[in-house]
Amino acid sequence: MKTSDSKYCKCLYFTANALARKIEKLALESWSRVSLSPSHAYLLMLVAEKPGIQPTSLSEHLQLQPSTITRLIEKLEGKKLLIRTYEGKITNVYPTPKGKDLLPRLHECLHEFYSRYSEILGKDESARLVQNMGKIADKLDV
Amino acid sequence: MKTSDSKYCKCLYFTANALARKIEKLALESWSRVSLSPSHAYLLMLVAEKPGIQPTSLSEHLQLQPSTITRLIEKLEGKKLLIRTYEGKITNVYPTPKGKDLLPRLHECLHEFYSRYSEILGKDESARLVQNMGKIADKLDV
DNA sequence: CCATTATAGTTGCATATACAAATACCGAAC
DNA sequence: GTTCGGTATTTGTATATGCAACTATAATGG
Repeated sequence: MKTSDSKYCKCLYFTANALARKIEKLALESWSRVSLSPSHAYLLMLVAEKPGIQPTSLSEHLQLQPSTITRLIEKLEGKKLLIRTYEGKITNVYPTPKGKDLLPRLHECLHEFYSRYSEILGKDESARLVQNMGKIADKLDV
Repeated sequence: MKTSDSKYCKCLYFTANALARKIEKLALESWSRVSLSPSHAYLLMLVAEKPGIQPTSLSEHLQLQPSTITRLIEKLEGKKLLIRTYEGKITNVYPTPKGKDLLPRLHECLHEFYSRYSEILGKDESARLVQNMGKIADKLDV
């Protein structure tokens, strides 16, 4: 059954979640080559780009709760892709050499993901959609 | 930080998830009065509307995996809001009297939810968004 | 009529995420 | 300088969800 055929398709909750899950699936496939979930991959890319970035900052960029960031970091630390250093109350997150080495492949995955959804949706339509959803998400901020 | 300020805000994965989480939050609040998550509430409303509906059908309407439907049903059964009957390999789901009694309040919650997001986003904009997201979700079906 | 295949549903297990509470540190005010 | 409110992070716990494997039933082809 198509999303738009559903009895409750006119409901924002329903539609937004169905869409997010489908996109998640696409993303999971794109990053499966590096054995990382999209969230982990994005976090790692952010850390590689801003070595020493703090969890709070990551939390803001990724719009995930601090506790979720901790869990993501723990897993990546377990895979030796990044490390934490602790100075007083603040924590800095750095990529390990192994993490840095993975970067090109992460960007390939990102590119593949972009390509896949652009192909399905069209470049313009997907760009519009992203922009539109971002705008809406901002409005929903309290 | 706003969703649209994020480094990866141009990424569909990221945007779709952030949006879905924010909407989820709004929905959770709207249905908190009946102590049900939005998913449970939608499932119950569907069952009340089509008594005897089968899990497979629910799975299609809600765009959730059959196993997830089983879990949702189990919980609602535990709350005595619906019951299952088994005939051979097929299962039928019916609302209990208690489940039926709850319907008006569920619809109130639904209405409240609509009102809240319409107020924030504007009636037209939210309607457009829902339609647009639904269309996109359909395209992403394999 | 049996063997195979397909369908409906459930169960076991894993994951991502959130919230609330706890911890640890910092800074400011008295 | 000590207490106290605020900030950064982690931990404990709960939830929704998915996938894969499993069971049970139905249907179909020989």
